[in-house]
Amino acid sequence: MTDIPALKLKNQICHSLYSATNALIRAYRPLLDELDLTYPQYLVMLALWDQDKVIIKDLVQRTRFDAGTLTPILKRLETKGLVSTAKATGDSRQKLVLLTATGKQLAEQAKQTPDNISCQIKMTPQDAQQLKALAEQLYSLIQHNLVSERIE
Amino acid sequence: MTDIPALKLKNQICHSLYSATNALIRAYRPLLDELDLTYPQYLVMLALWDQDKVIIKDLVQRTRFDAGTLTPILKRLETKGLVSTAKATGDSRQKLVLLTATGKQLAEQAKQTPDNISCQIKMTPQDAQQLKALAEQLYSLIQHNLVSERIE
DNA sequence: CAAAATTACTTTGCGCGCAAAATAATGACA
DNA sequence: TGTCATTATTTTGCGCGCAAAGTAATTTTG
Repeated sequence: MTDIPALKLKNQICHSLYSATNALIRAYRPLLDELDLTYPQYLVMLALWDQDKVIIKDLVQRTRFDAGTLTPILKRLETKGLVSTAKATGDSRQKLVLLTATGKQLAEQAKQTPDNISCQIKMTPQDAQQLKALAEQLYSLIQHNLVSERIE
Repeated sequence: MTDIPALKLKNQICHSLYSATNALIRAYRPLLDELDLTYPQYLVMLALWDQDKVIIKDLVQRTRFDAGTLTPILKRLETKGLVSTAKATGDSRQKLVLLTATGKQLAEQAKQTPDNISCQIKMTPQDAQQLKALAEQLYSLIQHNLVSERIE
């Protein structure tokens, strides 16, 4: 129909990236089902296993999630008993997020998840690292853009 | 907290891919707002500009969207007057998706979108192509896996 | 020090993304 | 030919993703 190469779906990086990301989330699902976590919940737990007792703003930065997305995710993690919250001493607008004992224990069960995924998806470590590096580069370029636009 | 390198958020390809994809969608938003399209709607329109008068199954394959996702997207595109539908001659379970005149005209307005995006995001064409190739590879590996699992 | 601006977080609303179930038409096969 | 399985599409339900608006506490400023 349209013979404008720039508009061809097959030429769109965004479509490749979008479908690959969604496929990867689907691939994680059976593994995360065993942990009773969704994919975004898993990413938040990874951030908390790195470091907990942190304010939401910190989690927003590290997970790169929107604050409005994070609030309900944390609420669900709290309902599952993986996380608890407390008011920060000092600035009482801030809210501390803590792992419960159960939440900490879950790290043991989750330990094998990354290996299990990479066993299933037979991408070479080199390709995987390059993909990660290029995705990071894209993320940085876009973030940088947004920041510099905001300054103007 | 956890000192299992495999569980560190910074080591997760999935997190880089996930945040890069979401950032890219955000970068598209102001451009797509001018077309009154969401990002998934834009991908569907790209597929239809390639070829319309196609059954939904065909669109599912080409867009890589879930059928349950596609149905409401098509309904919204129809409400906007970009798309119409008709029963396929022969197999009357099938539904044909067609572009309206308005839908075809929108391609003209959309023509500049890919260039506008790549102007904003200053990734080299080489890096961009490599990112696309690796994302395609990842998608294929996962799809292949799912198919072979289903056969067992 | 009080008004104004900023910051941290939550809420609301809408559009996906997808598993699972429902609906309806077609094909297979005994 | 009638049952049974398969296929094409829609519906339902839940969890994001995020813009925009709301709330409450803190900081800035005149």
